[in-house]
This record gives sequence, structure tokens and C-alpha cells, in this order.
Amino acid sequence: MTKMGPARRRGLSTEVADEIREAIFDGRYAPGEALRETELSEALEVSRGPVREALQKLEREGLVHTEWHRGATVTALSLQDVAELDSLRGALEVLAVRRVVDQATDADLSLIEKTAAAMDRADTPHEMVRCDIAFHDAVYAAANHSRLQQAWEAIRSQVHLFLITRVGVSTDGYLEQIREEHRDLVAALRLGNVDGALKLFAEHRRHAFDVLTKG
Amino acid sequence: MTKMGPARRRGLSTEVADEIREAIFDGRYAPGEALRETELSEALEVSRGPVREALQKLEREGLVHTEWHRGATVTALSLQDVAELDSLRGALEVLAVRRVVDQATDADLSLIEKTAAAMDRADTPHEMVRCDIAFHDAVYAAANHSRLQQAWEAIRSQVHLFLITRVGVSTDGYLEQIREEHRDLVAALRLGNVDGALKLFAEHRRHAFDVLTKG
DNA sequence: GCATGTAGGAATGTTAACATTGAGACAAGT
DNA sequence: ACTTGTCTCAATGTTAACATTCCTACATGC
Repeated sequence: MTKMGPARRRGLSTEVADEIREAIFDGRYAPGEALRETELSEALEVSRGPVREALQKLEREGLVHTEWHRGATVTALSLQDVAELDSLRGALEVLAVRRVVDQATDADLSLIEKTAAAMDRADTPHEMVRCDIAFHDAVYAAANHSRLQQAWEAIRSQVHLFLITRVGVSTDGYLEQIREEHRDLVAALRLGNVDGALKLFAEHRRHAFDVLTKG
Repeated sequence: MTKMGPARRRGLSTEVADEIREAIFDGRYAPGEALRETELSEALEVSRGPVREALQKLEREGLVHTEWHRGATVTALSLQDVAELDSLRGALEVLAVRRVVDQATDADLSLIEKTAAAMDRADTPHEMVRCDIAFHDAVYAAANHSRLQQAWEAIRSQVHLFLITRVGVSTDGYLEQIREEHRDLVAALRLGNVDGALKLFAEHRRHAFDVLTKG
């Protein structure tokens, strides 16, 4: 255990980015909609400088798309986009799971377990999506690989967006099924069985992906 | 063949980023050195706005590291950093090679071949590094996967940096050896043998990595 | 009617001035 | 000698005004 963590300031652009990101996840900005700098700067009561930096940050998360002198629009994921997310996520998770099984500490695994347990207290699909993402965050954190984590963060928000759209076609037993899946994932990681864990993670992704292609 | 490509403007920040990137690769800024906004804006004769955006862009490439109110410094790669680059690159290349073998067009393969052939005209190690990077660029481009390409771009400059440092410990037959390796890689992709190609790419990475750990 | 040309306006790109922060130097106290 | 407090100043964070670009609507010509 470290006695203290870093106490760095965050800056306005970071907070602005957080605000906008939440607004998008809440549906206050729909996919394809324009994010005007002037509008945002007035609403958040900051100048356009930090807003521009925030939009750049969101662009590198793939949440918005910007073009020269045309401003930013909320990303609208096509079927091909979702397929790309699925395959890239697969490549990253293989590495992540391998490292977790190989070298994760008991404290790391406990943290992952905690995020899985938090799903029991989620009663809305939106809450569940947050927990799902938090779970994978914990897995990548346990992998102890800063660049891998960075690569995950570059698609994290897009996966979040995708999972939210999936909520629209979710069935009744959906919440409980997700909870069970994650319990299995944790168990596999605890056991240290690489192949088994990889298989379960692959199935987990497949379930998420299939719902969209079939629905 | 497309008759015309997009004709988009680039903006100052993009050009500033290019300038700084080249300066770093040329060694005009050493790893660990500070990149002052005021200094850059005066040297490039632009205001600090575009410089800030450029530095943000370079940060997402991992070429510089910035902290709150402390400015940007050129990334200094530790041994662990290089190990991270190696493993992440491996995960990405597996996906890339699979897709290239599966679905690359003949035109794509020709482009890859061209970059490998360009190595014959490279006589300095620095030139060779450029060609090496260009080769892998072509592979990722042929994979036809925008997010995979983006993930590669997030570590591309760091790999470039790493390969440049390797130049310092290169032996005599180094240039010709690299050329031969890439000829083999192209041949494997042409043949469409996934496992063979994957193995060769893994060896290629291993060669680069070993030189540093042993040297 | 369709294509082309041309203002008008709104949004982004860029700049320069102002505000805030942090690192180093130096002095005083213990 | 080592710590602690203060000061200074240079660099970054933020702001608001200015310049440029693009989209829209309307007019013009065929």
C-alpha cells in the first residue's frame, strides 16, 4: 500500500471534458449532433480555450469527431465501427488477461472483485453499463501496463456508447445475466487459468456484439 | 483506384506538431528536455494556441509528457517502457497481420512491397528507421481498421524513438539484415500463411528488442 | 428548372494580453 | 547544517478580441 497518492491539479479542460462526456452518455447530446464551442463555453461559463482542449481530448477518446473549420459532432457508431471496437477490444483484452493471470497481486484481484460485486447494487441498465465499464477498467488497471491502459482508454468511451445503445434492445433477465457473466470472469481470473479466462472474456464480448447484430 | 482524394486543410497546429516531431527525431531536442511553449511559439512564429494543441497531439502520440503547470518534456523511454511498447505492438500486429492475410487487396500488398523495396535506397541508419516505420504503416493501412491504425499511431512515434536509440548499437551488417527481414515479411504476407507471417513478425520484434536489452 | 455566382452570417482558427501557478534563490530561525 | 518562510520571476492556464472559413440563402444567367 502507498501511503499517499499524487495530488495534482486537473485544470479546467479536464473538467469541461468530463461535463461534456457525461452529457453525451446521458443522452443530452445525440449521436451526430453538433457540439458548438461558443454554446458550450457559455453554458459552462468558461472561455473557448479550455473547451477546445476538452473537445480534442474527447476526440482522442473517439467520442466526438472533428473536421477542419467544421467543428465537433458526437460520434455515431456504424455497424462497422462496432465490429472494429469488438475486434480491437479482443486484441487488447487478450494481452490484459494474460498479464492479470501472470502477475496481478491479490489486492488487484480484490479490486476487480469489488467492481463485479458493485453490479448487485445496480438496478437501472444505465447503472449496469457504468459498472460493466468499471469492471474492465479494473482489469486493465491490474494488468499494470500503462500503454495498454491508454489503448483501452482510447476506445473506452466508444464501448460505453455502444453498450448504452444495446440497452435499448435488452431483455428481462438481462441485468442478472450480466452479473453472472462477470462473476464467472472474476472466478476464472482468480483460478489463474489463462485459456479458460480468455474463452470467457471472448464469450462476454460475443454476447454484447450479437445482441446488436441480431436486434 | 479513387480518382481524387480528400482536399482538407490541415491547420497550424498540425504543422507545428510535425515540426516539433521532426526536431525530436533529429535529436535537436533530447529525451527529458523541456519544450517551452513560449520558445516554440517564437521559433515557429505562431502564437501559443496552436503550439499547445500541437503538444497535446504529441502527448497522445507518447512523444512528450506533460504535467499540470509544468509544461511538456520529451519522453525518455525506460527499459520497462520499451517492454510495454514491444508487448502492445505484438498484440496489435497479430490482429493487423490476420486482417491483412484475410482481406488485403493486391493493391495493398503492392504498397507494402513498395515500402520494403524503398529500403534498398536507404544508406543511413536514420533513413532505414524511417523506412521500417513506413513499412509497418503500410501493413496497418492494409489491415483496413481505423481504430487499429489509431492504436498504432498512439505508439508509432515512441517505436520510432526506440529504433533510433537502437541505431547507436547497430553492427555492420545491420542494414542488410533489416532489408532481408522485411523481404521475408512481405513474402509471408503474399503467401497468405497466417501462422508463418505471425512467427516472422514476432521474430522481427524480438530482434529489435533483444539488441537493446543486450547492448 | 437547373446550375452557377455571390453576399451575409455564424462558427471555428488564431492571436495577444491578463491571471495563476510553481520552482529556485535567499534569508532567518532552530 | 537543516529546515522553514518569503520573494521573485518565468512559464503555463485562461480569457477576450480579431481573422478566416464555410454554410446558407438568394439572385442571376442559361
